[in-house]
Amino acid sequence: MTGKQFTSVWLREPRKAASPGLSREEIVRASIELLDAEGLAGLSMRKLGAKLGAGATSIYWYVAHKDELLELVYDEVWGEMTMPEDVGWREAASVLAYSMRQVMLRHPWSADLLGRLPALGPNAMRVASGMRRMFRQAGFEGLDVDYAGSTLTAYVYGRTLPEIAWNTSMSDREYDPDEMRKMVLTAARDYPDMLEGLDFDAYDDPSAIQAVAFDFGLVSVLDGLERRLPA
Amino acid sequence: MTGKQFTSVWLREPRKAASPGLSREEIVRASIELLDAEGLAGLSMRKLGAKLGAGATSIYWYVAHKDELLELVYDEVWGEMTMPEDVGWREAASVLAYSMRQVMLRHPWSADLLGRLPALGPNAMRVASGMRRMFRQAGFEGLDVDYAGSTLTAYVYGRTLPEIAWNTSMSDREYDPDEMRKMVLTAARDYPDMLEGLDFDAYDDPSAIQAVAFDFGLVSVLDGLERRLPA
DNA sequence: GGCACCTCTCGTACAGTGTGCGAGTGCATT
DNA sequence: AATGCACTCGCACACTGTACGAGAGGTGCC
Repeated sequence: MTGKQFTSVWLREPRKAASPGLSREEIVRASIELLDAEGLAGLSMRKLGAKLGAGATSIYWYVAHKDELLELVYDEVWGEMTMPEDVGWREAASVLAYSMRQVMLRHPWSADLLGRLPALGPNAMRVASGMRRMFRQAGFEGLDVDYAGSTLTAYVYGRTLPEIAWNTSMSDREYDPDEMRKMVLTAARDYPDMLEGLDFDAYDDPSAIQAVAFDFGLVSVLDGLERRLPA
Repeated sequence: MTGKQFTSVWLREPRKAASPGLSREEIVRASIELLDAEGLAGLSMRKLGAKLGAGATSIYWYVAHKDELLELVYDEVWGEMTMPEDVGWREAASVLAYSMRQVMLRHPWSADLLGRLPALGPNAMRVASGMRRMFRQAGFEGLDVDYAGSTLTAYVYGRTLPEIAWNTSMSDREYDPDEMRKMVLTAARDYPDMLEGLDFDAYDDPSAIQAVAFDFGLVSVLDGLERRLPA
């Protein structure tokens, strides 16, 4: 996971291809199934090999190390994102942001990859490239095109990541709003500012609140970007 | 790392205290030294024990598992952040955002913790509480106070996290702007939109560009939040 | 003094991890 | 028939977090 030096699967030629047994596609597909079912910690080379009816180390013929495999599945995640064309930039940016969030929530393990691995795969490039086109069409110029793009994705990462962490930490225990309220009160007991104006009803439907919070921030970010447009 | 059920060091009473040998403080201090020197992957209970002149498993008297230890060091990170008082909210928010970024860059391993672990420690509470006060003083009301806060931190996380990932992946090889330009050209060869208006000089001083990008987004986010204020 | 108890340390062991190495298999080409 | 390539995989290594239980040292009570 922690990179030793800068390389990427996407910067070197893949194996010759035309193999009878395993294949990258098959390996990636099985990995994603395992990841969706058991999370990032549940993906081990041995388990993956077993799922494929192969030895663990056979995978290393197709992939240099686990990190490369993760880069491959990572790009599949990008492949699920919607980058709309032929609509106004605000609309396009909104749709993209919502779709990023949906994809991340659908594949919680992707939160551990997003922003950590180099995003140089074809799907990531498609999205990044569409986003650049979108912001250029909006009127941004020069480096601002990239600044705007990274501002948008930064917000979506940063907002969705804790949401996912929270979901996963909750998923194995049934959620009890009352217990939660009690917990918050305990944690905040010495911090009056944390309680002032706190809406306790919010804990009844946390995912609804999360959605509203996401939208609030997204609108703010888009408004802020709009102000940066050259007159 | 992946939580089984929702608990936190901060929600249970610590050990009685008054111990002759080790102590939580000492353990946390040594952990941070190890983390700063070798990163998250470099922190193992055995290494930590060795550094403390103790057995690896002795640590488990003070801490239930490694995750609890991480929660403790995590809160120390929050302790390094500056939450200014008695200044206008925009100024306060800027200072806080910059200080979050600085702290993260100073402790790159914190990027793997931020947003993943529950932030219920005293230092995290101090910052969160100050931030709520700040946004309430700015004029936000009700849930908007929290929405504004999480928008700001989301941006800072999301922006700084990839920056850190990039730094760490670069740190072990000397950075060569020319090689980098070549790499980008290779990765983007089939995506004309990625090259259009690309500023190749940017690769000469990447950290300067990162700082400018951070500021661009921060100003945008603050502008956007300002527009959400009730008239 | 003797005994019980509590606090704290730590060696050992277990079940797992990623992956380097080298032997082995089967097919295609010469 | 022989050579070589594409591919598989068992084994081994060094490492991880941590459960368990034995033991050490101190304190308080009878």
